[in-house]
Amino acid sequence: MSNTTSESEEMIASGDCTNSPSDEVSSERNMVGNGPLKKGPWTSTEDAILVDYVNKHGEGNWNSVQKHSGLSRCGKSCRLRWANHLRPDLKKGAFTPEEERRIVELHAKMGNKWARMAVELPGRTDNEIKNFWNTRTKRRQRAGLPIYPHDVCLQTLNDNTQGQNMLTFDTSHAEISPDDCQFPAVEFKKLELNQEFYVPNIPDLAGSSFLDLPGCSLIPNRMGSTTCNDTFEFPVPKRIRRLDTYPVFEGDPNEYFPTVDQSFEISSSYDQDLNGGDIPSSSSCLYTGSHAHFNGNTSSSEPILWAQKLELPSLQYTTQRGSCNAAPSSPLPPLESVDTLIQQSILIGQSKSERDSGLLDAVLLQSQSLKMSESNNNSNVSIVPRDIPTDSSSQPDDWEAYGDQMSPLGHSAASVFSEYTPHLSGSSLDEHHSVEAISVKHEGEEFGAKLSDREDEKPNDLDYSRPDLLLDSNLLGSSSNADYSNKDHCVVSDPIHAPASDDFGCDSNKHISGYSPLQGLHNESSDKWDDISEICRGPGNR
DNA sequence: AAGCGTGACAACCGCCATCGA
DNA sequence: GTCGATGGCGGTTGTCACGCT
Repeated sequence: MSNTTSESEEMIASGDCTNSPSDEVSSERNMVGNGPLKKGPWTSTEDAILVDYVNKHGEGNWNSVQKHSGLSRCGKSCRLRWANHLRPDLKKGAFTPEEERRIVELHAKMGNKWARMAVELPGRTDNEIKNFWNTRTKRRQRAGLPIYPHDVCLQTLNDNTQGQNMLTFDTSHAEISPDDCQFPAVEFKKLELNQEFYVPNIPDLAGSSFLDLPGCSLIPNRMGSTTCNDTFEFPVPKRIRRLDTYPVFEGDPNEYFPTVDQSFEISSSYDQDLNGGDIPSSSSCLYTGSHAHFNGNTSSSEPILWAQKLELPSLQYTTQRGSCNAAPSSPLPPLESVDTLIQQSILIGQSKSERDSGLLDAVLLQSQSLKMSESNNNSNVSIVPRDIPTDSSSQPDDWEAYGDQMSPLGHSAASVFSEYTPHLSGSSLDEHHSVEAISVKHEGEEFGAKLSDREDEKPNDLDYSRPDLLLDSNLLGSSSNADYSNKDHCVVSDPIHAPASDDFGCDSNKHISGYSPLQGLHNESSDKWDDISEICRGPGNR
């Protein structure tokens, strides 16, 4: 669309492109000349003037266009018009399927870095790509499809294994070989969790938060028949280390955290759907004990497509103790609620740049966000993860470096979610008590005392009951200092599962089926949890 | 035919980084 | 070191066309 026009143009009174509407006057008569700067659609006359100017003077010095050509447009407007419409090397027309796929791939890697993506797509502008992506995202959201097709996730993750900021997990620690893993398997190196499964986030992470992000699973996901054997090294965003404080769980963890047995019963209909079968009944497709079960929100105003469920982390769902098997009639909150919760979780405490991240980044950032939200809900208590400096400013470079374009994952952790989620009021967490099951403000002493003892020993100890923290720090190979790579290792077999077929007709033969991640973990891989416990012990206790 | 929803696109807005005086 | 100019970038909004009810 050339979008040139000859009428109803708006002018702005000064040379600033960002004048308020009150400064604007409508006057086609001032289309060119030295009058007030014009806004609105460009006319063919203006285009001709601009093209002529650029041909004579070249690009740049856009603010001089008005002076030299008499065009009543601000420099920024001229630059934009030239870059997006008048450049001779622009490719016109709709995106080809190849281009579309490339955009998806690039977005998975870069996040909302439209300009960088445009570089990869000659003849296309960042604006085009951005519009395409936004439209596509909206469309897929409406259709309940995942943003990232399964194979794109796979490719992205595989590509990222060649990238930088990679956290390598210990490949020598191979009780579970990739071949052994019909499910993506994470080996938590040297975890020692003395309490049995006081790992409240695992259900969340495995059940939805990570698994629901196509290609993003940090948790051993042994849900059955997926045949993904791909192994990748999980990239560790340095920014993940910019963590502040975290709540201490106080009291008897049994009061808060369901055991695995309780938490992960899942019916076989789960895989039916994931393998392309019927959408399961609401009761059958839930992790028993997941927050989705516990939220007590029995109103689901919209049909929950399974694909949507897969993309919507459940970590924010309210949990109510003792209702592990409850509420088949109300499996999920309305999508809006879920979106809201997700968004808030992501946005809490995040800077703008932090809200831009890539696919995998989303996973790690989500973990961070979860902690932050917990922290917000538990302002009276805190625990500082081991090895994570309390002074976030102590590592600005690393953090910012990761946020920089050099990250293989780029930005937009939140974009993965936010693309599905409207902006929200800040009420969601409070309303839904999203992670309270984890971060309940109980006054019990026992568990907290145990942790406190350790904290006395090591002020920066991780919260051992927090696997997400572990993932953020020790588990992901961080040390107390800047080198976050190549310390500890852990094999992460392909965490990917595709919730649904994608735009490109990908074969979804890797879809999840089977049973709960933790169920499998618990029943079949208890040794892996022994490893987890070792991580929990922390460096000083190994 | 009117109203509405949606997609596609263009343009604007605000923020930020860079550069030179 | 400060400040203004400039340009880049990402998010958002506005507009139009089209299809459906």
